[in-house]
Amino acid sequence: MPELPEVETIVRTLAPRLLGRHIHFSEFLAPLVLRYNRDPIAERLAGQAIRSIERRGKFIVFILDRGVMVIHLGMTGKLLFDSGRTPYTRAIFSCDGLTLFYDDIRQFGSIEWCPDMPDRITRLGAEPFDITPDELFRATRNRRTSIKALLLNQTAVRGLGNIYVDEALWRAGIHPRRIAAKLTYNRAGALHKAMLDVLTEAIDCGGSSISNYVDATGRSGSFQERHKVYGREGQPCQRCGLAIRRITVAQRGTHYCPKCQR
DNA sequence: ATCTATTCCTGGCTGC
DNA sequence: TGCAGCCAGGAATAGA
Repeated sequence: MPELPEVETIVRTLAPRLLGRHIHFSEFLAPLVLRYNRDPIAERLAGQAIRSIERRGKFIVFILDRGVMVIHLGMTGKLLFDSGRTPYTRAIFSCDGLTLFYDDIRQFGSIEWCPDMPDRITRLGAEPFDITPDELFRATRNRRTSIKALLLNQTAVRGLGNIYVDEALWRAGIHPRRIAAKLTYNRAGALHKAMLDVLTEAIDCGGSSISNYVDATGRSGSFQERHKVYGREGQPCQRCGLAIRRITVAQRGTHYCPKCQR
């Protein structure tokens, strides 16, 4: 389940190997991966140089000579160099002798080509590393939904998913069902710090390897070893010792400490 | 406008 | 042991 730290790690392994190369051939083996755009993507990509590769939230954006290619890895998407075709290979890119395979078991991921940056990218909220504590606080005003739902929906900040929302809320001592508009200025500041800390540490660890996540060179991450709540139902909270509880918030499995998070 | 519920998909797990 | 049935979840979409 690639979230911001995993996607950042993948982009960092992609960029040095692909920048300046040309996509001289691409092949799409599953129609579902192209569901968001009817453009003949293989034609559009043919011969184009990769000028830069950027992360926007959980999206990977390839800036090309003409237009952009936007990849979202969904739940189980992987980009792998020279891994060979598997039953789950959904797309293949040949780039001046280097082959990039896009594998995705559950097919929640997507690939599209667009002449300009598509709306679903430009509409996203701020990068966590760009937003200020004050801006985060203001983004919670008048929002009647839970803080967890707000962080998941990518409109205030982009890139957090189920794992890092749970981890950030634990660090900030905020209950996942707390109404966003009820956060005090100080609590929002604590959340801002917790979010940056957990993302920074996770990137340093190469992400969390759940569901066999690996980067483009096949390396696993190790941040799952440092999770405080995610996947730790029933285990003691490392701050107070009480058992971590699992509930449902915003239709998502949610892990928290009933004592530390009010 | 804002929020909630549903949908997509399939390997792996649970329980009978 | 075998198998039906359920579960996980990001984001688009429909509905309230």
